Amino acid sequence: MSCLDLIPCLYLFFKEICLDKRNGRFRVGIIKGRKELMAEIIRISESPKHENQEVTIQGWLYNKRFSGKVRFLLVRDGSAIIQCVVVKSEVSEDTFEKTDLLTQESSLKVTGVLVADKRAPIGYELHVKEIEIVQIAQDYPITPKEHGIDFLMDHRHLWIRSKRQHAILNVRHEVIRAARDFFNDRDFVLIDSPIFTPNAAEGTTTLFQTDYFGSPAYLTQSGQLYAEAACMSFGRVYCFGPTFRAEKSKTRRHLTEFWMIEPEVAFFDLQDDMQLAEEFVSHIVQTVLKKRRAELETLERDTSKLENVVPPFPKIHYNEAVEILKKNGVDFPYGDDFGGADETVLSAQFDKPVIVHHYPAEIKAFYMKRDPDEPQFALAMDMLAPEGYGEIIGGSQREDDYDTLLKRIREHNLDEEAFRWYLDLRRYGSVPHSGFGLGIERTVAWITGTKHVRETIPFPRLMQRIYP
RNA sequence: UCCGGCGUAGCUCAAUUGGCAGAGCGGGUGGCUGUUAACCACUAGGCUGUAGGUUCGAGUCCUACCGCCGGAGCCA
Repeated sequence: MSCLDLIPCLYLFFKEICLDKRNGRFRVGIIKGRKELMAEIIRISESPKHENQEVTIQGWLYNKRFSGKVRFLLVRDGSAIIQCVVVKSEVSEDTFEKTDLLTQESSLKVTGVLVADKRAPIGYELHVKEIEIVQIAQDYPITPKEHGIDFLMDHRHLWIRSKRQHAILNVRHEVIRAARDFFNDRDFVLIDSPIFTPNAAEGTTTLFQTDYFGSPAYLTQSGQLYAEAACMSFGRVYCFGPTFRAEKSKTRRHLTEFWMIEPEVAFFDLQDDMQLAEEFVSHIVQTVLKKRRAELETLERDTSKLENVVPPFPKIHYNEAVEILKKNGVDFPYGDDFGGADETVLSAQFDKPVIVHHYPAEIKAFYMKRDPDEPQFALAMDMLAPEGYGEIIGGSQREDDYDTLLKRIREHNLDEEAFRWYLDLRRYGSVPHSGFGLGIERTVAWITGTKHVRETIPFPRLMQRIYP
């Protein structure tokens, strides 16, 4: 505990609330003044450390319930929600009347004594002595009742205050922190790739075009090619940033703007790449299980399905995957890529994420190296999350031979000149190297058990939505 | 882009065969000393997405358009 925490007196502005009888609305005015607050300001999550102490919490009214002369204020401060009990006989008339004025999401400061109580969800209640109203919220739109998805998305800026959304975004934060820690602890260097790119990298997906001082530029669809360049400088690198796809996809697995973390490692082959991927995903899941139990409970996630996400993951050849589909009665044309329904059938066979490798080279990107022993297959791998959450990782060993890569670029009718720098990487000390990209939103959707990825990013960008 | 579904109060939804447009929540007023989406009583609140059409009469049937939702393709 720092000395600053112990400074007992704080100067604060306080505000006076007046009821305007003519229009029935509350008027909030600031009165210049000082108020001595004897209690220490704490976060609600720190309650156990302050049992039976007088403290002040600062936050917003989540909900309130009345029972005559006893009133219950549910106050949230971002760290947790605590029930504040206001008993008429124990507070001033002024303080008790303030509970009448408080509406949902009004901002306030509450001072009282923290008392352990078995009935309380977090184990503690605040027995109120004093209330300071910061601002009265008028007609908060998201009421404690059901709402439709369109209404909630229109109010996404407020919806993120709700319990479930709050829990999902906390898990997202933990996923990102665990992902960064994983690479940082393994001596990877963070080298971010540019957002503006001069050309369509893979030539397959539809990109967002912008005007870059009179020339066309595109928002990146992947940081991988630049990560490959950085990899030849640092040995092991990762990039982490937003990526953009202009495809008119309308499914629960797609956003137009999403976040991807992409490691790239020199002297790694496909086997090394798959091993890194399974250790990486396992680390993320186990970290969330350890640090975000409360959130997973709020989300009613069946954590038993996450507990066994530890290496090794099942790894199957494309041919084996096709066999599994056939065995399950799926009429699958050999040589195609798997659709959403196919992925669900495949992942249902295993209780962990499954890695499918050696996809037909024709359906994969130009930069993927082909297996020398069976050249019809690319040294590619995808990781499919369990429970039908789809592909969370796509990766491969990269083509490291100059002539072969040039040939592929020409086969795919890509702009040779635009890839001059990329080809340079194969002219000056080319080495085998591999990497992959993990989609943050799909990973969070899987771990939290959220059906649609739009709830796993703070402000989703979808084909039909760019507000708020 | 294609296939399917839905647009009714601030929100979530009802409305029988085409026959007076309703409820819960939220808002307002009052009551209640342990509430857990509190409860009880009263109260205000409507261009039924838009434009046409059929009909004595349309929230309901028909046509077009707009918006949204779900799925497909593409992908992480």
